[in-house]
Amino acid sequence: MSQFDPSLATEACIQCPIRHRAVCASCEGDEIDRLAAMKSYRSWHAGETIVMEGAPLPFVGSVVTGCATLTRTMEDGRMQMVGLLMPSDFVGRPGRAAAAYEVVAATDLTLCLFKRDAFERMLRDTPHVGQRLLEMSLDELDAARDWMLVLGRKTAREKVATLLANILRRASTDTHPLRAELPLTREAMATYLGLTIETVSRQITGLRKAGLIALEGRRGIACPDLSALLIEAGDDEDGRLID
Amino acid sequence: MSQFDPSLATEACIQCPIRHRAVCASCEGDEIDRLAAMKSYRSWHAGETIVMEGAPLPFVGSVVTGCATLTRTMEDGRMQMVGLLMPSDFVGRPGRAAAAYEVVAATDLTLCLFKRDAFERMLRDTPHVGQRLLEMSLDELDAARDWMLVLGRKTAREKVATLLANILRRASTDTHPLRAELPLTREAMATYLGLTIETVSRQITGLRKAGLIALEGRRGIACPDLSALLIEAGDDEDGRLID
DNA sequence: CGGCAACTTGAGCTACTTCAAAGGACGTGG
DNA sequence: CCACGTCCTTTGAAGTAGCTCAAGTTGCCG
Repeated sequence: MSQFDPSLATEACIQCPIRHRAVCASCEGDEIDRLAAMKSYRSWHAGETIVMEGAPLPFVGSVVTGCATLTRTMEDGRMQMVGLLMPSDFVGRPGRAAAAYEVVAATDLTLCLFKRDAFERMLRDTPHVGQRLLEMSLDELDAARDWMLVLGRKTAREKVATLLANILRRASTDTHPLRAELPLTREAMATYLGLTIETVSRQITGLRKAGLIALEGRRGIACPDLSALLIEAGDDEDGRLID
Repeated sequence: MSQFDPSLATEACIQCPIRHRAVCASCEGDEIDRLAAMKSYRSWHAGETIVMEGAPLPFVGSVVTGCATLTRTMEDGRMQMVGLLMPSDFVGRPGRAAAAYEVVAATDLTLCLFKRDAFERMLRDTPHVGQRLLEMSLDELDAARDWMLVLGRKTAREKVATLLANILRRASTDTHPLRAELPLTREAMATYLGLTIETVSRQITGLRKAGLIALEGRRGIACPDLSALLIEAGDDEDGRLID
């Protein structure tokens, strides 16, 4: 995972890799200057917990590089991942002092942080941050609902194929065959898919034996034919695009 | 289900039952007048489809009375409900011309509608509608994520208990024992819970035989002890309240 | 090269589904 | 007001996908 050098982005965020996709995307001039003045960067190593479920969260922010997971845990220890945060995704909730979910760095991770109260003031004063955040929240809501279909109705094989296809789609830059480094362990995948680790492993093996994917070391994955994998996932050929 | 008489609410929304919870909640003076001038009411009977998945949706709006469901369907017919809309909940997405989900009236239903383009102009011009919509969307996102835990990790019995407890909590006005009319058929419950209709039926029977609920006719349900039902649901005593 | 965590594989079990049929609530028309 | 038909719901019996428990195996770091 390529680490991000904060010094590159300090000058009004010019060099920032998520400048045009994150919550700051539609800010210009005064607005971006104000955000730049109040931001700070912080990094975590893979596996580190960023906040525990229910713990106070005095900041909000954006994923700059790396990947984080949101999980909820039941009293008896059963866990469900409820979100997978990739670069440009937003962390935290304005107006709420405590984290609703445990946030863990799945890979090495850098966040661009804002103090919550300062960010909330920004939301009140300027329109663009709030508008962008609304747009992003609605996208997250759609993604969460799409995932409800995966959890509620798909078979184990379809679930695993869905996840791998999503990761391949997001990670790839038009290389053939499609390749990616999985940001998740088998355990994290199981937590995301509502399965056990053994079932995830068996399904990955099954997909490999069917020639739908190839494994490269422990974390590498390649896919010779993404549309074949998507069919295995029970999706329409190439997902649906609504707008 | 008590029908709503639109004439009661036409005067600047004074009589509107969702005036202080819906997307208009934080509007006053000019803003509420402007919304009132552009609103219109429309009703559907239980079972009627409001929009099909992917169909154009030229309006957005709020549930005034009744209950609607959001569902996604796979090509082979498997369905998953992804949202249950109750009074004050918002329907539609600004900035999107097509419905991402099928919307169906679960009970007789009245919506307070705004043309999408006019509503989007309102979002741009005035801060309060957007701020309220952001707040509501974040609540919906939390609810969707909570439901992911239900779908991914709970047993059939826990799922059914969770749903019934939610309905009882929302529908009740501090009567003991707690009573409610189920707004959903067994089939709709199964679609919501990621189960089959038979499993839902068996679990309801099981809860009844355990004395956790009592059935009254086909749709009526009573609960002598909500906290016992919540324990059956695998939840903390009374759900979690974060703020 | 040794040690450890992550992953895979196997065998048996169980919760939920599937398929099938019977039982009730509710509305309609006689 | 009762008979009838329909749809929703319940119940039963058998099948199976995914879980649990228990060993192995592999990649990777020091």
